[in-house]
Amino acid sequence: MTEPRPLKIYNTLSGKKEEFRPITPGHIGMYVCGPTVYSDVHLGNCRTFCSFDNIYRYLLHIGYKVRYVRNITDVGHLTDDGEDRMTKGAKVAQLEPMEVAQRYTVGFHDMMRIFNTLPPSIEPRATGHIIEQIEMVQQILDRGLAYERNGSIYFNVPKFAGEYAGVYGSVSGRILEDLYTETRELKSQEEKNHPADFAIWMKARPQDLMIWNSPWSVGFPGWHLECSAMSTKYLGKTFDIHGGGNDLKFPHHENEVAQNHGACGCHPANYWVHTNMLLLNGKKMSKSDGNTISPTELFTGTSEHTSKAYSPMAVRFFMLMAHYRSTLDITDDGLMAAEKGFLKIMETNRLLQNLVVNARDFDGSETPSDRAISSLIQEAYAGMDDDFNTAIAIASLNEMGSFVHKLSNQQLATSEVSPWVLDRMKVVFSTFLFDIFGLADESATGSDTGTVEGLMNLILEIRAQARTQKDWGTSDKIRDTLSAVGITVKDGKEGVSWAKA
RNA sequence: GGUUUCCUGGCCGAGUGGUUAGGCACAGCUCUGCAAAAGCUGCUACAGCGGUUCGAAUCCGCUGGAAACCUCCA
Repeated sequence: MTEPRPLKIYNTLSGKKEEFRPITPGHIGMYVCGPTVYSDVHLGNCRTFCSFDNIYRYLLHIGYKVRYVRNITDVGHLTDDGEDRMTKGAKVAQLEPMEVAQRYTVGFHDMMRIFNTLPPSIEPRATGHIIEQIEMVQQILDRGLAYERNGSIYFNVPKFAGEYAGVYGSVSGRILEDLYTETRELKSQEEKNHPADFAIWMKARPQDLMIWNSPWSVGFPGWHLECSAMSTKYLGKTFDIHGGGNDLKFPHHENEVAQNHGACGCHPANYWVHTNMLLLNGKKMSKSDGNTISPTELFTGTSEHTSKAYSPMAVRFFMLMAHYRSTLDITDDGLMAAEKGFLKIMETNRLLQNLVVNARDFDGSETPSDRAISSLIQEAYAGMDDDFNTAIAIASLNEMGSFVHKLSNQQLATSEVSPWVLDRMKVVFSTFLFDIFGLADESATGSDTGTVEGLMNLILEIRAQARTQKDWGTSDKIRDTLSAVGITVKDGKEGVSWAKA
């Protein structure tokens, strides 16, 4: 990388888009809050991780060396009733908590692979970093920002807010004074001095299964602490980007910032990036109230919310059509439109990669089409540079697609596009589709591709013969039968091609 | 109750002061044996009311509607 690209990122801390400046030129440290592995990963998680996958891929593409850390939460994340999620899952399935963690970690990885996301550079587990968490609790205690109550350690939020003016609330916009009146129905919070205080170490209760020794009690770390400890361990006290879902802003991220400050006196991340929620029926997807659809249901078409099955890449394309900071409502119509758009843009890419122009046709001057295509390429990059706007980039590719089809149909003379512009467009198109958007050509998957290819060639050859003999009955029967099994026959000037519908 | 966000054409969804986003659907045309595919053309909207401005979907205010967070959730 020679020149750093002018990249703008929306920073939750400032509430606006900022010019991105890495701490170390050419390098980026990025931490994203991963899943709690107590049940099957849900679609909302998938959107968040697909969004950060696109951010990760784009940063890599423009030349950064990125260390991408995404944790696995396997302890300390309590339910409403104060029960550890892992323990609860273990009781339900009659398993060891770590069996539960393993089962759903594997499931999560499988799903991430299905969505074609790149694995993070490091994927630390909370249970693998108990020592680091205990050390951080000690650091916070040493700085006088936490207190012990019956073997549990609580972070002293009012004291912290007093010592570091303007820090508490910088992520969520929450005002400490309001938390007195806002917090309703305190549950087992009688040990706390202030309702905003939170546990960084919890003494085990008889029902707790995942417990460790510590200087204060046998217990387990507070949920927020793992991210503070692990981000510090792998990315340093202050790193570039911290991400997660919108709903983690408060209390999780707010408390994370407080803990890091409490431990080291510095801010953990320069840029906080939050993705927005996936909606179903206009409301946030939520397992607890049944307003949800699982990735698997989406892929198999077994949900009452959709009329048919949608492929993983069609779903990913659907997500790409919206900006990561906007809510995205899952609807059957929206998915259908995305699926068609996805199939079309993949087909456009196939046509583009096969286009050939003869260099001898050119005198080296720039044609109007050259200029238009070059400016569309610029727009695609400008979109990504402006807070990773994939919707803008897709719009630009679609407009390039119009040139591709015209060239392919010979509705635009090949002499109208210079070879070097065509080559550039080929590279840009496939780079965006595969390297940046993380899409994959699903029609090309499968080990029987060669067989299908051979069969199709035979069938279409027979049809071509029938057509030259004006045997429309045979010709149409082939076309209609193929159509019935989901294969579209495309008659073009150059010959016949086909695609799975 | 507190805090915050959003309301864009038939549908999805970009866009934050002046220029056609894009996709899907639909209509017409071209191509075709007929279709499909593809191309071209058309459909040009910004919840309502008021204000600021030469000019607002974009800024401000009010009204209406929806959602999120405050409590586990990406």
